[in-house]
Amino acid sequence: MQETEVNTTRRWGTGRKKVEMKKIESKSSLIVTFCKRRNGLFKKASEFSNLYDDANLAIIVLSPNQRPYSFGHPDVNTVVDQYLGDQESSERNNMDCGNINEEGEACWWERSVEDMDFKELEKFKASLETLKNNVAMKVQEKRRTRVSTRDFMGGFS
Amino acid sequence: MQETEVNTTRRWGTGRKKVEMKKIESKSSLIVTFCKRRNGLFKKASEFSNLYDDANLAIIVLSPNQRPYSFGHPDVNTVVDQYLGDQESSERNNMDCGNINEEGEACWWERSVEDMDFKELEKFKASLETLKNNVAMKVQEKRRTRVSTRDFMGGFS
DNA sequence: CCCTATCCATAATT
DNA sequence: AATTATGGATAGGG
Repeated sequence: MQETEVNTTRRWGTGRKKVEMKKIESKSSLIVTFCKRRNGLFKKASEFSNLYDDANLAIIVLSPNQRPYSFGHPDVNTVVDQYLGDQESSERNNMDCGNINEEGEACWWERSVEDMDFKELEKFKASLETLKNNVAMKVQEKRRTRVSTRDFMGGFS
Repeated sequence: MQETEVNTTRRWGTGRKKVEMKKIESKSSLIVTFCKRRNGLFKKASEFSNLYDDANLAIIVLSPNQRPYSFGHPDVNTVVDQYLGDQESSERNNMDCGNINEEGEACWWERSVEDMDFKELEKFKASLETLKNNVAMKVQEKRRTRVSTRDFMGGFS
């Protein structure tokens, strides 16, 4: 994207001025762009959910004034519910999450993100994403096995 | 990931096709498309939340195989809780591992996922998500300041 | 099979 | 016109 907000995060001074020349500019124009981008995002989401029938998706945006805007297919609550999963009654969870700390990239935790260059950051991000998805999948699995089975193939344990 | 070698037979892509609204082409290409569009959507969302710090945002999507993917600012659970009515948010969100290399909240890295129960896994998932988003933002920062040097104005400054 | 990334070309958007 | 987002093909990892 273009830099709609050119100098938002740059600190050129020594610290005297500290910041704040950020989002103040023009409250009204900020709101306008906010609406535009929000609509753009929802539009994308709309196209996305049209990709395939089961493309459940939900977007929730809270405006700076805490006014909620949302888009969901089939609806927000359904998706949120699927995402959060059934959190009640967790009988002995002896979940085996596999090797979440796989060998390949284990040394990340000992480093500072500030010291990583672009490539490394990208890898780190990917790793985190994978990690999160692994956990998320476990949660989902757990939930699925507790609710009725939508008859997937591969009912391994 | 790089092209190992270019065979004599160059297969040129056909380029982006004309907006077809059809839903399922073939399972495999659907999956690829899903991945691409999801990245596009999340990227937009990232830019969005980058622009409006105080506009909380959450996106949840389920892949064709019901695998959950999400993006959240500051994190999904916070936004969902705000949306649903702020109920047990404090219970789910009492931990913030946002600062990757900080000492305070390193607790999770020292634990085994196998020892976590269902609720803890949920928390862990949220934390990872926050972490990932933070890193994602860093990546974007780097990306912006890295592609430079072409005579187009406005990049940063 | 499932998923991600990359190259090329082009549609879509700015 | 310039930039971005995306489709098709394809390589590679799991």
